[in-house]
Amino acid sequence: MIKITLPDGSVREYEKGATGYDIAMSISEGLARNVLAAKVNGEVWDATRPITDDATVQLLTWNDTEGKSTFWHSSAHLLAEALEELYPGVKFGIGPPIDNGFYYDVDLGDQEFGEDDLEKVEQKMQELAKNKSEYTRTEVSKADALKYFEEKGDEYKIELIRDLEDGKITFYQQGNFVDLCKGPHVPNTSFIKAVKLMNVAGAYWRGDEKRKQLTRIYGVSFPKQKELKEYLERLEEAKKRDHRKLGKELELFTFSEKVGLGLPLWLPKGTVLRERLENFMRKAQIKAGYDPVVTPHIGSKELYVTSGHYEKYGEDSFQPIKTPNENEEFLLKPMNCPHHCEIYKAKPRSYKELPVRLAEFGTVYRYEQSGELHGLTRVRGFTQDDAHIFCRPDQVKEEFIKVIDLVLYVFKALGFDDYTAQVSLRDPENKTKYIGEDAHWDKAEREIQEAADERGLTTVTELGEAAFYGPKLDFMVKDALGRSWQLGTIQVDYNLPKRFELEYTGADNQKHRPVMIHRAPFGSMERFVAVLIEHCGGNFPLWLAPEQIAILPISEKYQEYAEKLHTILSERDIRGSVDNRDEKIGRKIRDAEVKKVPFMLIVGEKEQNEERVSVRKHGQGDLGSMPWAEFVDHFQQESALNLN
RNA sequence: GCCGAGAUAGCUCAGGGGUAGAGCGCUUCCUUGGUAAGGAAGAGGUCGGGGGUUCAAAUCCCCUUCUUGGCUCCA
Repeated sequence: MIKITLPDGSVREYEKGATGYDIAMSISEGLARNVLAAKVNGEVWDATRPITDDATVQLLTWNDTEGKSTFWHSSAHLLAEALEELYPGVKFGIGPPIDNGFYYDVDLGDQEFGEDDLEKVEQKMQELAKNKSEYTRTEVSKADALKYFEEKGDEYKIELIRDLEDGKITFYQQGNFVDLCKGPHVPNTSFIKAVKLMNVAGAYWRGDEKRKQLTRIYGVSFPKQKELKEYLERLEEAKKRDHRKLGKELELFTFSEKVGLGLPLWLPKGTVLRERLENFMRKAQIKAGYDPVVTPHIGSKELYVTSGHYEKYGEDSFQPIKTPNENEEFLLKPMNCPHHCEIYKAKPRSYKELPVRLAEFGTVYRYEQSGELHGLTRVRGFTQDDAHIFCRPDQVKEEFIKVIDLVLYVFKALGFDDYTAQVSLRDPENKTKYIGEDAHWDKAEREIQEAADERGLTTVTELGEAAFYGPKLDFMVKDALGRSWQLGTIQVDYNLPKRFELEYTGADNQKHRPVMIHRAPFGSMERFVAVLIEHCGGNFPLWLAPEQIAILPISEKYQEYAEKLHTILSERDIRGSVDNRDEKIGRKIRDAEVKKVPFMLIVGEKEQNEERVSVRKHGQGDLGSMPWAEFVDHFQQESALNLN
C-alpha cells in the first residue's frame, strides 16, 4: 500500500500502482470523468500512470491551468494524427500547448496547405476523437527512438532526440500515431469534444530564420461544445475593442499609403486624446523634478557612431540623409538619448545638481520590418514620453524607485491594473551581444530587482531580453486579443555616459562618471493610446474623451439656446458640439451614444425657458434636468477626479 | 523579410466569365419632434495597380502594392 496526500492535507491509502484516475474514482465518479492529469509530487503525470510510492497528488481538471495545457497538448497530437492520415509523409516539428490552445509545426513537403484545408483536418480530428484511442506512454532507448524516426524519415524529430538524454525518452501513441513526447496526456481522445483550427502561419524551425520554414497550424479545443461556442463569442467581442477598428469608428487616427506605411496620422479627435495624456504626463513630471527639453528630429551620423547605435543598427535603419553640398550625413533620430547626453554636456556638472532629469516628448523613427507593422502598436514613427536621468552611482536605486512610482501613478490614473512587470536581463550564454563591463551589469541587474521588490512589484525575469546597453524593467500589458505589448520601460545604462564621456565633479573635486536611466512611462504615445482604446473599449475617462458632451436641441427652435450653452461650456474648457441636424431627438441620442460621448445635454422648450439642461449619461440613460450651472459643477467634479 | 489569408461605393460587406449590388453614411425635399434609427428622392465605384488568357475579365492565371493572422526582429 502507498500513502497519497491530497491538497486538503488528508492522507489516503491505495494499492501500489494506483493511478490518478483510481484516486479520483475513490472520491467520486464525477471527478474521475473530469480528471485530465495528476500532479504527482509537483510533476504533471498522465492520469493513467501508476504511482508506485507515497506521494502528494493533486488531480487536475479543466479548471486548472495545467489541466488545460495537458488537454491542449493531447489535442495537438490529435491534430498530428489527422494530418498524418490526410497528408501521408508529413513530417513533424513540435506541437505544444499555448496560452489559448495549441499548435503543431509541420513540414508538408510540396503539398500546399491553406486556410481552406483547415475544415477538412478539423473534421478528421473529430472523427478520430470519437475512436476513444488511448494515449499510451512507452519509455524508449535513445537508439530505438532514433531508429524509429530514421525509418519514418522525420529529420526534425531526429534532431530533437539527439539533444535528449538516453533513458529519459518517452513516446506516446494514440491510434496509429506515435510521437516523441514527454507528456503528459489526457487518458483518451474522446475527452476532446470540440475542436476549432484557427489559422495557418509560417514558423521557422527552432525559431531560426535561417532554417526551414514550417507550416504552423493553430487550434483550440474544449471538453464541451458549448465552451467552444463561448470562446468564439468572446473572441468576437474582443475584436470589437480592437483599437484599429475603434480608431476608425471614433475618428482617432488613420494611415495613408501615400504618407507611408507605419506612419500614423492623428485625426483631430485622436489628437485631443493624445494631448490630454501628454499634459497629464508633463504635470506629473514637473512635480517629480524633471526639466523639459526639446531636440531636433535629426542628428549627425557622428552622434550615433559615438552612441554605438550606428554600429548596432545602422544597416537595419532608415538610411542617412545628406546635405546637398557638403554631403554631411544625418540620421532621423531613432533615440533621444544621444541628444540628451549633449544637453548634459552643455555645461560642467557638479555632484550637487545631480540627478539631472531631462524629459522630452521625442518623436523617433525606426525601420520596422513591413510584416511587423500593426495598427498603432508597431509603427515606424512614434513619440516617446522619454526622459533621461543622469545621476550618481549611489543614486541609481533611489531614482529607479521614483520612476517605478511614476509609472504606477500613471497606470493607476488610467485604471491599468492588469500588467506584468518584466525584469529583462542579459542572456548569460551570450554576453557578446551586449556592451559594457560585467561589474556594471551585475550591479544594475541587482539594483533593478531590489527596486522592484521594494515597491512590491511581482516580476517575471526574462534572460536575454535586456537592451544591448543595459538591463531594464518593462511593464507589459495585453491587448484585446491577448497579445502582450510593452508599455512603460525603465533602463539602466552605464554605457552611454562612457561613450559620451559624461562627467561631474564630485565632493572630492575629482571627475566622476554619472549613470543614465532611460525611462518612458507610457512607452510611446501611439502604443499607449492603442492599448488604452482597447482597455476601455473606446469609453474614455471623462477627462480624456475627445468629445465630452453633445448638446442636442429637440428641434431647430432651440438651436440658439443650444449654441449659447455651447459657448458657456467651451469657456469652461468643456469639449463638445451642438447636433443641429434636422433629425428627431431619438436619432441624435442614438448617434451620440454610438460615438461614446460621455454626456448628452438635451434642450427643448422647458430647458430654454428655465435655463436648464436635461442630462443623459452614456450607457446609463436619463439623469433628469438641472440648471446648467449645476451640470457644470457636476461635470467638473467628475472630470477632476482623475488627477487632471 | 518569410509563410497563410484578403482588397468591390466614404464605412461594413454580398456577388462572381456577358448592363455593378445591399445596409449605413452623404445631398435635396417633406417633417419641427422629448431620451438608442421619421419619410421620400438623388448623387456616389475603370471591383487596389499592371500584365496575360478569352469574342467578352470585377470574376480565371501571373506579377505588384497595401491590409491582415503568425514567424523572425524590436535601440
